[in-house]
Amino acid sequence: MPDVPAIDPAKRAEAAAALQEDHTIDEWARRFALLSDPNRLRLLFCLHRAPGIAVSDLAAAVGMSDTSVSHALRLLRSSGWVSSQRSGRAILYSLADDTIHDILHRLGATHSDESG
Amino acid sequence: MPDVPAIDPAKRAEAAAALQEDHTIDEWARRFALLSDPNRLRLLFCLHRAPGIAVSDLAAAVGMSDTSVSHALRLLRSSGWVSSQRSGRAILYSLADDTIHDILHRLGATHSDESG
DNA sequence: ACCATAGCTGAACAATTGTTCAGTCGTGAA
DNA sequence: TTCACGACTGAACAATTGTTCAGCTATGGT
Repeated sequence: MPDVPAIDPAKRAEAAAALQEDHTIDEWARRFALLSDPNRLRLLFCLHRAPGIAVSDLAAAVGMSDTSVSHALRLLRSSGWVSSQRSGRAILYSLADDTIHDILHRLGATHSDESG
Repeated sequence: MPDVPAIDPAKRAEAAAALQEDHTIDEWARRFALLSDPNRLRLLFCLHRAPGIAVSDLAAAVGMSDTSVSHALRLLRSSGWVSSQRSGRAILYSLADDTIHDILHRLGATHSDESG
């Protein structure tokens, strides 16, 4: 593929070198994709701050239909981001991924005052 | 909308409180959307490590067509993430957003050894 | 057994998106 | 001016995705 002469061979080499961690990049792209939907991101924030919350309470908090929340949670569950646990008729969800927990924490701290 | 009785009123309130920073959440969702495409993320990594790189070199480095790179760069430019500058017939791109610079730096450090 | 509640599921649908194709603009060299 | 090259643009297309709708499962109460 590098048949075409490079405009700046050094830059091209540097750029290529930046992609050694290719698999990691794909992994992060998948993560970002899951974070890219506003409603889903809202759900994650809720799970971050109110772990062990029921689907219907989640739906009420973010203003989504319970069906939509259910679909979103299925996605998050299949990615291992959340865990579920029955409590009577309700099913309580919590954040189960440390990386995401950390990201949400940083994001939440962005607009607040913190000295670190 | 909160006509339906909450399963756990306290949790529901906590969840709702987590969404005070609503606009910030939308903003981040938009950011994450731009980071969610593997190829675009690769491009950003290249721009991060090899600023002032030409489109064709960028395309060669990530294995994309120059057209596709052009489209991606237009998106990033319209979001203010990259800046461009002519040099002869080539157009050199660089990362122009500090937040993204920081994110890419953290991501790049994830798999490497670092003591901080 | 019966019903109401809480949540799940699959199909259908509209909307968004990344890529390719074909053509265009601008720059540099002959 | 003419040509080649690097990059941009718009339309078309396929693929993905978030939501809604209708119906289902499972639990708890009567």
